[in-house]
Amino acid sequence: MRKPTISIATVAAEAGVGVGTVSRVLNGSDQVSEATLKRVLGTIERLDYRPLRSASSLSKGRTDAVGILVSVITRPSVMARLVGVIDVLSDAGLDAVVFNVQNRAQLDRHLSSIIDQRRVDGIISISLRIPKERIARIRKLAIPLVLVDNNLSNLPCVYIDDVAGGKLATEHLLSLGHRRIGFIGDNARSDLGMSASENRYAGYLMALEAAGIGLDFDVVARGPHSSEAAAVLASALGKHRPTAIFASSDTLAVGVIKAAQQHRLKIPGDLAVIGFDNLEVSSILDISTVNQPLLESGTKGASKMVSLLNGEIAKPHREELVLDVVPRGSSLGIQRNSPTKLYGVVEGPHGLQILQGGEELVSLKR
Amino acid sequence: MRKPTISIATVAAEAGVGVGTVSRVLNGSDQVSEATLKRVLGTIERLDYRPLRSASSLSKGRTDAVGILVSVITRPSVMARLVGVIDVLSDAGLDAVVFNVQNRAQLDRHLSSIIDQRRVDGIISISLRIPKERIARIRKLAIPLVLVDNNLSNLPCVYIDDVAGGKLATEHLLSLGHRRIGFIGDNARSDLGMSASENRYAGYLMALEAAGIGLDFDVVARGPHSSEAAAVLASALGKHRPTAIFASSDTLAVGVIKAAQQHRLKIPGDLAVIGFDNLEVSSILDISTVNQPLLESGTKGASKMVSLLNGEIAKPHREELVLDVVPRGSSLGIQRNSPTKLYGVVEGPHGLQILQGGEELVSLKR
DNA sequence: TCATGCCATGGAACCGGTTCCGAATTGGGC
DNA sequence: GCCCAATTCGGAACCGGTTCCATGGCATGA
Repeated sequence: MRKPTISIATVAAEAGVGVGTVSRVLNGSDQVSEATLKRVLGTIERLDYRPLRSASSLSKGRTDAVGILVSVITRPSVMARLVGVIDVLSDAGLDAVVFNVQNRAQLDRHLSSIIDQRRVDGIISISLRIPKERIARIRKLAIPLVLVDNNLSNLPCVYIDDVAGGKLATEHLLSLGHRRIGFIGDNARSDLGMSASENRYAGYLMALEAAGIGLDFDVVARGPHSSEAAAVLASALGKHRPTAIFASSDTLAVGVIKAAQQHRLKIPGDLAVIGFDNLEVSSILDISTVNQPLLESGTKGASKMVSLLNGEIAKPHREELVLDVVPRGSSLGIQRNSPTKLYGVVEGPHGLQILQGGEELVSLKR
Repeated sequence: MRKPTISIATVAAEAGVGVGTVSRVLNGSDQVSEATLKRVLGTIERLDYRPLRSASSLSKGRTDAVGILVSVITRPSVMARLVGVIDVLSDAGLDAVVFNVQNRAQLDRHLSSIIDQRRVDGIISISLRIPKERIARIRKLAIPLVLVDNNLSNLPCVYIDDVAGGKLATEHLLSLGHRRIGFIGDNARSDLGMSASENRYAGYLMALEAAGIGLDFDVVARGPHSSEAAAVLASALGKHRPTAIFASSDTLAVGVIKAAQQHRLKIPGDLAVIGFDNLEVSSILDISTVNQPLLESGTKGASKMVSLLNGEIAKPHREELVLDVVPRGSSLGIQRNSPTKLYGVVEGPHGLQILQGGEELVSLKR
């Protein structure tokens, strides 16, 4: 056994009340008279007593914690969703227990430990496909499960239509007159079920077909999810050079542009590029992209979880977020959103001042 | 009270043994005979019994979870450290409970809830300064605390010497013959104690002084931690243009380069740039930088925590990680590390194949 | 005056593992 | 055959909140 701490019994004895009364005070029950409330609170304060989480968990049968399954956290898109999830959970007083999943075996291990030991009250999966048999077990145990950036019938989820997104991106290039459009995406083989890139590819194919353009495998390439790999792939396309490329993620688009610059190609004159996700980097490098609400997918997913845990039924169990094309210099060639436009520069009393939305952003002394 | 589940008592009764024996089996005690071991394991299997985490926590007095305090997770540098921490904890069978801190009040709230309710066995703080009075309380309660990217005497921590780093970066520019060197960094006011940028500035000053160059406030500017803000700051430096700029983070360096391009300045001919952190983006954009082991700071910090929780004393309680300059095109002007150099391109039987370290990376069908 | 009902309260039982003490069994040495 | 030590095992007590039932006090209404 372990060393006892100051417990609710200590407080009860000290305050001359029963343990039930102390518990009621702690849980804000209105079944306590003003006088005893004051007395108990005083004693709690004096003894510097705090209820122990694990004891409460045991008797209440819940942990007030939510497990978050996530893979390759380092991807900016995944990151943004994760931040959204954590912030909402935190506001709801729930602990965010993060599990970083790198492969299928790890996913299984984490899932079984989470589920069986009831470490958490609910599970949020970000961009990961949960194996069917696991879902069955989770359902049997009545553990709430919410999918973010994934779409499975019968489960609450927040997702986008990647196929439609791929179509949007390709149509944008088509509308600019391009006929020979390349595609660069992620390797298809992923045992974690991250299928966004392949779905966007499907949309690309649909858009081409709708425009009456035959598929040319020479301008299609897949590789690891990194700018470097994308640069190599783009360079390899050189011989059969397309006039435009749709990269299934902004990260890949960056590589494509880098490769184009090395080959002294003008963008978008010689090669137009559009990415996907609207990451910060695409705004910095002025890359056209398809915007998807990343942070929002996290916050909405976590909100659903909170509703489920509170016993309220999250009304729209399944929610599709909207996509829209963000045309920028890499396809249009016009410099829009020049950073300086967002700011005002003022000659102030103490030196140069830079304002953003009326608020002083920076002041250059002297 | 809540609905009972299959408990250790159920298993004991079913297997015809005492609860103590079942507990011993679960915890791998060697005080159990082969025969009973088999029988109990069989019963556990048959009943599909799993021990409940919260019950175990209560009686053992530990949670097997570690709290991670982190701010502005979205910064790539913070992210990398976080991933390192999570992975090591996960391997050690510890839950990673992440708290995203956005301001001082939130830090206090999280700290008091974590500490007082004993939700976790230990606390890892990433790049955050923990208020003195909190540290005192944490110490009194004997809760292990490890600092990552922070340096406080008497506490286990993993850190770098930001002052030395700032000096390194500045000396690199000096060694290339630059005499008028600008600095662009983060706003000083941060109630969360993130002081890396200011320390790097101190190193910058020291290097200049050592080179006998007087300080010129006209080439020093601070702003929010974003590329956009850095671009504005760099543009504002136009009138008194330096020949080189040290940006206290690669994120800011990106903005500086962006601004230089808009002003039609050649890099590094008209303006040399060096950043800090060696983020992925700096490699992509060929930006010189100061490398610091980000992921490693997380893994080392988490390892210290694991040692502390296991009762082993983490030998080097305090560990300084090494920094080194990574010279790239933005200061040298030579294209090094061209992405294609990392790969080999081969005409294979099924089409073009791209190799990395002998392993097939990509294959272009047809 | 007495029955009725409401409210505040005390505290036993309980949630499900862990630990430790004592008992039972085994085995070896003489 | 007997004694002592080692091994294995059962189960009570315990960790610290929560919950529910029983109780006592007080006010209200007949």
